[in-house]
Amino acid sequence: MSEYNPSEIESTIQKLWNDENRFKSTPDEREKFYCLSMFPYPSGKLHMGHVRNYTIGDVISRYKKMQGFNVFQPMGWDAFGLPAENAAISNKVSPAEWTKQNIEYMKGQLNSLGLGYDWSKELRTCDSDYYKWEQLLFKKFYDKGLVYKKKSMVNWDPVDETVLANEQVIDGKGWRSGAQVEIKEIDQWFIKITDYADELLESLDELDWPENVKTMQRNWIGKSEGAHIDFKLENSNEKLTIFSTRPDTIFGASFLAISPQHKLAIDLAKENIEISNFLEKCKEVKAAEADMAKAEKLGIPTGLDAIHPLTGKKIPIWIGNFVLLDYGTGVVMGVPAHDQRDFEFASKYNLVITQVINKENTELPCLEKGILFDSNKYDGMHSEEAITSIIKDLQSKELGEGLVQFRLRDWGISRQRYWGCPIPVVYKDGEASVVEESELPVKLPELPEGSGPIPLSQNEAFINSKDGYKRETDTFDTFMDSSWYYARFPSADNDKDVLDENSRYWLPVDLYIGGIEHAILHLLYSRFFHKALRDLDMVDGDEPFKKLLTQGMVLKDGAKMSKSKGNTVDPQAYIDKYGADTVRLYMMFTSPPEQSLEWSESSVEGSFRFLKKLWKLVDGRKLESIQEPSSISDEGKNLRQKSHSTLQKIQNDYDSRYSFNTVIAAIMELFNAIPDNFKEDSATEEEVFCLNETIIFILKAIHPIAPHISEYLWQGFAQNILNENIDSSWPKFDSKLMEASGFQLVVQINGKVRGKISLDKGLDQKEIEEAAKSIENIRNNIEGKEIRKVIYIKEKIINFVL
RNA sequence: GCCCUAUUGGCGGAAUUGGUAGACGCGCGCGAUUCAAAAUCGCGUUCCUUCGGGAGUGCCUGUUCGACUCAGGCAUGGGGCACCA
Repeated sequence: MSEYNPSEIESTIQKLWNDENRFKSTPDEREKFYCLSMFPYPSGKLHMGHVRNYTIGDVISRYKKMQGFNVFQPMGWDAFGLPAENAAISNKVSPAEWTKQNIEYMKGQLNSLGLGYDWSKELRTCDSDYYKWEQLLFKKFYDKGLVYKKKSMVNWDPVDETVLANEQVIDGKGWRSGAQVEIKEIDQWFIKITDYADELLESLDELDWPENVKTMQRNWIGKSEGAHIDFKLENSNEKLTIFSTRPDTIFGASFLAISPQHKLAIDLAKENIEISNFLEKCKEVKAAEADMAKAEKLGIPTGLDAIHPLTGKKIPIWIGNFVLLDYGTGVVMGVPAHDQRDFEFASKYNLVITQVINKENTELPCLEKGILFDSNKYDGMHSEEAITSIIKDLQSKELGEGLVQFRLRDWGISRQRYWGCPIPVVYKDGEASVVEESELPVKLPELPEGSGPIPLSQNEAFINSKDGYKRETDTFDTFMDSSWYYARFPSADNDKDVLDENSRYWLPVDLYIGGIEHAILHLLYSRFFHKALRDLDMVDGDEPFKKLLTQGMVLKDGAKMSKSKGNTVDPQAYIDKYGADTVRLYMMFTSPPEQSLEWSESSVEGSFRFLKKLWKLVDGRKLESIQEPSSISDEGKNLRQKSHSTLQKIQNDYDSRYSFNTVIAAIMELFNAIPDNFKEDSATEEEVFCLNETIIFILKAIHPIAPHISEYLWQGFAQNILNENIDSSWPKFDSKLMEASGFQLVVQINGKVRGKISLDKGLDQKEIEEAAKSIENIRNNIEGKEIRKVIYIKEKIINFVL
């Protein structure tokens, strides 16, 4: 008998796993389970969020393995990105070197947590072994028409000096730097994610994902059904096309508004100083006012009129700062009576307000859909009917068409950074072409020792390709790297093929675990990649991640742990002090995975205490036989009843609920239920049998969560008799043993608990009623009153309604 | 403004299909052990109480024999989206 010494046990067991290659996975006949946790950015060291994320993944992986699944759990590094460049500048170490050192340290940390990864499939996005395939995929997307280049207004982050995707602009500020984003025009590469907008929206329904994540994606994709409607300009052959979701309100249209960035506005500004001044003013407001929705509505008349396509009346054309160029057509029809925003604008500039829709069964105009009036032949129609009818009529006159509009824009992937994957494109005479497959990878040039990052645009040797070609100097958005790594993992050690038969075998990911902060960006891009890869016949299935688990934040003093708040807790200190098993146990015990977790030192102590108790019970004990004795005492039967029913509960909690906190609570309860005399030397043979069975269940049940101590104890306790590793199988519960001989009846009067009584099973309802009435408190309550009804739930509750 | 989500003891949380609210753990209190402390073990721990009981899951209504659980309304916290036509 010895003290529980976690660091010694954990390194012994980790060495064993390593020597045995315990977590190396290859395809076989078993049902497969691909469990993936979002790979980390190698920022330096693990934080608590990582520890929680990876422990959850490891617990599920180990449990699934014990259940007989062929489990694949890989790990890698999202290794390109800006922090490496910043570190390079401040530490005088190259981004490559900085990243490599961080990976080495963090890999050691992951191993010290006892995470069962198949390191033979490790990948790093900054390795050319990885990104050459990314460049190939870019080429395949290009050949398929999914990639294009255009000059466009971009979100420019002046601090990070790079372009940001719309998804990376939060409240008008850069998602990483927090700097006010400027609008700038640059040549950019784009991926046509919008080609898949409909499918990205539709197939959300089939996914076993948290509803809030699916809703966020739906909102982001933002599908609206409506129509394009043409308005001819007066005295001209030109026309303006508007987009509206409410063609039924068209008879209320009293003006058109165009975006300040619309071509017509820019043309007018060339000749009109007032308009020119107005456009300048709009730019200033846009840059200054982060919250666009609260910005004041500004407008200026163009002096031009449009002809209403159905009434033939003249309506004025305005420039309005609230009209977005890149949504719809950059032109809207103003219907002040039935749109809040149009109303504000019309009120301010004294524009005509015409009501054409009444709320159903009333004479009251409304913003919502209703019944049309003053709308010629459409009078009396309901909005829905009118929309269909008006679109049909416009279509036949070639004045418009019904269509679907998305909020989602194409994905701008060019970044003006050094530490990223070079975009494999070369130029000659201004003509762009994608680098041939045989020429890949286009390697990121190495930097001189101790050098900070040098942008590719300043690297002459890199720019000048052969035959007078010039290289593209932008690198990919790092979200490109992380959009397909899940598919590469199974093929990560294949340098001949990007996605081989292993990827076909393991995909899709059965369970993907990570933070909610990736609900839109990363998860949407990955879904797009998977669909595009499917259409290239490189993967099977429509979706990459079958089930998604979003783990909650780790909090300290009620706030998210973050460097800026100064409330971080270094997990390493706790691993060193208590061991990985205690940290894992604590993390899983203190909150369900999806909820936030409040870090508490004293509670960590509590988890440690339990492992010490477990150690004390099992260490030095040896299983001599698993032969079931011929007779077992009532006390023994009670323990077995508890053991077997607890095992069933645990299985259910692991399987269908990912409710690890209740798994642990149940294990502790079972542990507490062991009678003291069963543990003593004087215990009888049958008592020892029942105890041993309980120990086996406890070790097995806690193994996914605290794998080191359980495996170590297992070796000493049972391995010589049961002759298998602890994770080779999951024990079976016997439902026959789970039945108790008696039960406790709860007695209610008018639905309130008024008494309890222990009874034997098998009594009929009359006997139960009599027994219940014999309780003193019940008798007193019933006396002199009429029992109107008796409700009896078998062997649970009896309720007397008086 | 719209959408999602949460609200249960001093604290983290449990109650899985409407059927004993507070499992399990932390903390706290008392006791054992110890010269003492740490560690460990035992008992207690929702609130009120005249010790018979009574009340209680953010608030208000309702459905039901019975509501943390279902329905309608409201409040507060967290998250997402937002001149999206």
